[in-house]
Amino acid sequence: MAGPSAKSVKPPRRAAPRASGQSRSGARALVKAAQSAGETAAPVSPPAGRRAQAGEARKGAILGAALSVFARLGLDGASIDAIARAAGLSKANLLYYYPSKDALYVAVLEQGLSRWLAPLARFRREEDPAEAIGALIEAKLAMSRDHPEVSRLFALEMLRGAPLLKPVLAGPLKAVFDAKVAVVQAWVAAGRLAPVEPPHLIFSIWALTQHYADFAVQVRALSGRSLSDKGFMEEAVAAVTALVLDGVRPR
Amino acid sequence: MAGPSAKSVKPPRRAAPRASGQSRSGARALVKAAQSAGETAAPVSPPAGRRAQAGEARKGAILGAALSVFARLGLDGASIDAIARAAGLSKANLLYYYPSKDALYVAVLEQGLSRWLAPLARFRREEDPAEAIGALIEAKLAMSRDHPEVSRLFALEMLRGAPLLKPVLAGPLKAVFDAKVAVVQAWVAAGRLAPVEPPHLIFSIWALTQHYADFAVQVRALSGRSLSDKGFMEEAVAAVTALVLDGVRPR
DNA sequence: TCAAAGTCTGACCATTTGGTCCAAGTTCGA
DNA sequence: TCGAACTTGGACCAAATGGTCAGACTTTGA
Repeated sequence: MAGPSAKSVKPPRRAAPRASGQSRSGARALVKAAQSAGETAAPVSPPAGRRAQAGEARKGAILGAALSVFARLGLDGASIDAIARAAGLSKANLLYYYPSKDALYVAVLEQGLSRWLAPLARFRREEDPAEAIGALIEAKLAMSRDHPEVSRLFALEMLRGAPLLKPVLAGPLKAVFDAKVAVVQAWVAAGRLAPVEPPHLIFSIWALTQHYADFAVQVRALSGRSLSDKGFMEEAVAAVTALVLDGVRPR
Repeated sequence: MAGPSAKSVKPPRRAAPRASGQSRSGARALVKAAQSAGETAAPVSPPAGRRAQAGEARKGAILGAALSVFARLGLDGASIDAIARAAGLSKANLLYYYPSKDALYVAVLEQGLSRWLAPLARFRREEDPAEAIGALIEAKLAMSRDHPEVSRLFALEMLRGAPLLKPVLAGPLKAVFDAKVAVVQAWVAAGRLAPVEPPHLIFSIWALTQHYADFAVQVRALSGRSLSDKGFMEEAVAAVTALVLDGVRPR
């Protein structure tokens, strides 16, 4: 870290195009993002002006670059400058859009949150358990294949002790989690599922699917393959689904 | 990063008590550590001299402090000074024992490697599959409870793309992995296990068990409990074992 | 007992880096 | 068309940090 104490909160001099994810109190913004994650996520009314549009695009590019850099180097390892270069603008210019590294980080986290939360949100009591679980596994595995950086970013944040995400975990995420626990509970009660501890089942599915993104290097080094190989993806879906549904003990 | 280009390789002026984990080419040292990981890990003949003993103790303390700091902040987030303070000595003094941050990081990784590798190494074809798997799960979960920092450090390293561990992954770890894949294969062929893709089974067990260490914050936030609660630990062992062996589909 | 070897510290240095500032464009609406 | 608002980048600043150095203090072994 460097520069004038990252803690000092000083209002920006000029009116920057403050968009969704920049509130200084990152936690609050994240909680809000998480809460609306289940919903269809209305695209925040895209402004019409040509200029505003370009600005929005620029911010998108920054966010994308930041995600990829943060996910690989972590908050500390990533430098604003590296992100700026990756996004194709100057450091000072990036700082015009996002007033600080932390703010950018929060924005990235915030953006990832909905994608990360979405699959579980689709869990419905009315569904067939096996199908619902299969769908969840496939969706999460697809996420691990298509947006591994999101998964990695969250893993990184967890490993740090989730200083920014903790309020989300304790609030909106716990709400979703509890709801889904209830769903699983109901399935078990109805005899539609073997007796399992619902929380552990959910943890297990997360662990199994995210592993392919977070430990992709290891998976690739040991098996020589990755989810981007179509065959391997199918194999993984099949293996995880079979494991969760039927286990490995022979009948 | 800072200071004179971390790349410049210059020999230390004085003879520092060079111990097991400091070779500049971290990769090589790590590979060696991994290879001897299966064995009983002979304690490298503890030197007798009172002085040498104290030195060894100091190094142990440094390694411990470094593990906990690195595991929480990552290589970039951790500062030598923070580690030194945690170990109870001055930065300059720490640098006397480990000539650079990277060297220290490698030493920590190296030390963790054997612990990380051990449980899988105990997999034997002659065992009963269910028992062997159960034992593996329990051992890994115990690791997640007793040494979560090791698991986290490795997770962090994987997320970075494993620049230092890649040779280990491709070499010694792959060797162990392949051997265990063969064991599982044999079990399946003998009908002692349902037909599974062995690599995915191993990945699954790792994922399931390490999750409780790497995502401990999340687990705690959502379930309110952690592996250090005896009851929760038992629950986790039971849940993961049941899942892997029998799945959740009702019979 | 005494010098050689080992251990430890505070001062110091150079680089990286988060962030600021200002002046020079650019775009937009009236 | 013109001024106000918005963008952009180069120079700059100060803190943090990895690492060095020379000298002081200890321990050890002959």
